[in-house]
Parts: sequence; C-alpha cells; structure tokens
Amino acid sequence: MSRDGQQGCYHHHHDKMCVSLVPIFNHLEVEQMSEIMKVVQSVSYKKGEILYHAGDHSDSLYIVSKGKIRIYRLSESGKEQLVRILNPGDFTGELALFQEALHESYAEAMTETQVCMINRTDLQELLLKYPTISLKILTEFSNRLDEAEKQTTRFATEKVDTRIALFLAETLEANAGANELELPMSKKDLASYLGTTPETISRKLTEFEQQGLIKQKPHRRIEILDLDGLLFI
Amino acid sequence: MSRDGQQGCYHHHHDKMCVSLVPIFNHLEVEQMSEIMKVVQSVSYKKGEILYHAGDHSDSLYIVSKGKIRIYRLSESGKEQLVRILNPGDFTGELALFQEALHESYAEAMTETQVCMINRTDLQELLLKYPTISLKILTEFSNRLDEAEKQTTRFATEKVDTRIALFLAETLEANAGANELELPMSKKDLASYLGTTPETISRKLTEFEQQGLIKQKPHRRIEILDLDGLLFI
DNA sequence: CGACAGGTTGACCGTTATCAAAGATCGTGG
DNA sequence: CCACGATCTTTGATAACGGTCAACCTGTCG
Repeated sequence: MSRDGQQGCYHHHHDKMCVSLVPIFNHLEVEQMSEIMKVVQSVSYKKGEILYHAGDHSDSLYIVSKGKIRIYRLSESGKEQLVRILNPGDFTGELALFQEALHESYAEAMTETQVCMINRTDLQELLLKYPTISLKILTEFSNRLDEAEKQTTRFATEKVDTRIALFLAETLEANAGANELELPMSKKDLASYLGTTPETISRKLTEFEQQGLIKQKPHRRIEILDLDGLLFI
Repeated sequence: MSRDGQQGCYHHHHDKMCVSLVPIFNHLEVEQMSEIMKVVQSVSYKKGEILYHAGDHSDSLYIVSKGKIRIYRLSESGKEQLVRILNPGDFTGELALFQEALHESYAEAMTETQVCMINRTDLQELLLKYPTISLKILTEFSNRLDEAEKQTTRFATEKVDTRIALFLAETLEANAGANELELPMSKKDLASYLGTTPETISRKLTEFEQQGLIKQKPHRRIEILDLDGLLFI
C-alpha cells in the first residue's frame, strides 16, 4: 500500500471551525457539537500532497475547512479524469467509509489545505447516536448520486460542444444573476473533467466567441453574451 | 405533473417476501420486520407501465419484489440513456426521497413487475428508530456512487471498444467462473447504456469475434474465448 | 529574466455516428 | 400453432466530430 506524499501535518487541538462549517452537522445542538469536536482531528496538507490514493484503505471522513482538493480517478487504461474539486465545507472519503473497501479515487491538495478528519468507528457511533446526521448524509449522497448520473448521461448522449456549454451555464448559475464567470479550474483540468482535451476546449471556446455567444477575458474570466444561444447548440 | 401510464394495481395486503428480500432490511429482528410490514404496500405494474416520470414528486421508496425495471434519463438535448436495470431486491426512488425534490429519471416496468413501496414519512420514522438501516442504505449509496463515478470516468476516458469489453468482463464476473454470459438486455438498450449506437455494438462484437476473442451464440449468449485479450484492447 | 507549465493553432487521421436497406427475431392474435 | 407485423439487428457507405502530434505563444513564478 503506497503512502508516498501522504505526510499531512497533524494538529492535535480540535478545530471548532471546520465542524460548524459542514452542512451535515450544523443542525445539531451545542452539546452534540462539542461531542463531535472530541473525535475530530485537524490536519494540514501542502500544495500537491496526496490525502489518499486509489487502493488505500478508507478509514476517515475528510471535511475541508480551508483550501481546495482535486478528486480524480484513473481509468482501466490509465487515463486520468478529474471527478470534482472540493471547497471548504465539502467532504470526501465517504465512499468506502461505510464498509471495508478501498478508495477508488485520488485526493490531492491543490493549495495549502486544512481538513478535519473523523475516523470510521467514531463516525459510526455518532450516526447511531444521532440518527438525524444520517439523514443529512443520505440527503447529500442522493444529491451527489443524481449529479453523478446526470453527468454520466451527458457523457453518453451529448457531444463536447454541448458539455462545455452546459458547464458554462451551470458555472454562471452559481454566480446567481451575473453574466460573467470565472472558470474554477485550469483549462487542462476542465478538459479532464469534461472528458476531452485542452486543444478541443480551446477551439470550442474560440468558436463560441466567433459566434458571438461568449467573450473570453483574462484570468479565466468569460462573459456570457447569449446564454440561450449557448444552450441551443 | 404528468401521470399517464402510472396505473399500478395496489394490493392492500402486506407482502412479507419483498421486505425480507432487501439487503437493507435483512439484518433486522423479527419484531422490527413486522413493524416494517405495516408500512409497506405491494403494487403491481404491467409491462411498459411507468412507475415515475422525471418531474414527478418523489415520495416513496420502491423495492422490486418481482420483475425488471428500466431506469433511464433524458439528456438536455432529449436523448435517452439507460441508467440501470433493477432486479428483485434492488430499490429505487431514493434520490429525491430525503428531500423535497423531483425525480430526474424515468422508471418503466420491463415485464410484469411487483414492487413494495414505503412512503417518505414512514421511511424516515423507521430510519430514526432503527439507525442501523441508515447505515445499510449509506453503504448501498456509497457503492452506487462509486459505480456511477466509475462509469463517468469510463465515458470520459475510454473508447467504445473498451467500454464494451469492460461490460462483457463484468457481466461474466457476475456469473462467477463461467466462460459464457447472457446479455442482460437488448443490444439497443446496451447501446443506450454504453453511450453508443446499436450499429456500433453490432460491429464491435463482430470484430471481437473475428479476432477470436468471443463467440456469439443465439439468445444473447456470448462465449468469452480470451478474456485477457479482450481487456488489453 | 529565464524556465516551465499552460494555452493556442494547424494539419491530419482514426473512430464512431448517421442514414439507408435488408435480414432476423419476438410476441401476438387469428 | 402458425403467420404476420413490429421491433431489433446487421451490413454498407459516408461524413463529421474530435483526438493526436507538433510547433509556437503566453503568462506566471521563482
């Protein structure tokens, strides 16, 4: 089992911030919160460090309190795909957390990152003691499952054009109301996320621009000129 | 909200079989089981009937006790993708079950089908009362999430060749040990599931056969002659 | 200021979708 | 139980979509 790069720095004080950040806990009472604090551990990672590898045993839930984490997978033929990027408040490690299983993905700190960890046995005790937490996690899971299936359907049925356009539309939606967005990752990563190549991303965005649908600006910013046009491609 | 085709036949007796079938319940005591029976309702659907549409409110968990159910999605551009097929013991309806949300997929009975339903409020009460059920469902969800992400990664990184080969390999694996498998669906559906066309499936299987990797037989049966060769495409 | 990763552009070609038509299979009703 | 129609499947010809390789450009950071 390879652990190279996994050299996170453990802080043995209990970080209140990260717990209260997380949607799955923030409905709880103060006393319950402090019980959770007791089993939470704060860990820091430097840019590029790996939190876990595919093949590692999963034994903790990781909750991001600061920084960004890249979650990616390697396909059977060895190609990398970016699955998602975690921001503060997001969590990961859950996939194999409820059973004896191995991670199937990789988690890498994209910047200086701080996470809160809860190990499996502690988490399971919490879940049995406070069943409402399970309901929260179930809700989160069902959302993510829906997202994952929606994404799969897009790959199965839409061409690159449309996948890029939908990505732009959804990124814009997150900035409620604005007509300009900032790509949340490099075009290289975006290509990996959308199952295409940086060259194609570059070309398609140029096409969109020539059709008057968008305007590319410095610093990964893109102004959407014709959202409807973009979505009817 | 369209409900055409949703004309399932309700049986008001409580079907013991379907509950004990389900992995998420089968660890419980007899008394707990009988408590679950009380809130379960058995419903039958004829071939082609729709259990729910995308856009319907989700308010029940559906557990298959007899038959087969096709779960499919429509993409933004209106193309259909087969997401999975449910067999007895599988469940669905969970995606929007833990929140006020709408179904994003369609569920259609492929044959004469019987399902057990538990409505949202009853299920939530059960989960709060017996937290171990939540853990079971969480385990199931995390598996399915892993599957969905693996599938997405395949679409993003592998070509049709490989996706078909991997599908054959996994279907074979399900028949532990055998060197012959039966496709669990029509090639048309398989194409939809794998994000390709029936024509391409047909051609690729012929190629595999010409390369001596497989042998196609009647009744959707395929003999795998060279599994390793298939996986190194 | 230089190096290096990221990004762009062009030329080319492989893969796979599409359209069309013929052939096989399945389920149904006579 | 057979015949018919509907649907699924196969095969061929064609073209578009997008990946790959190579070269060059750009910006960012030590």
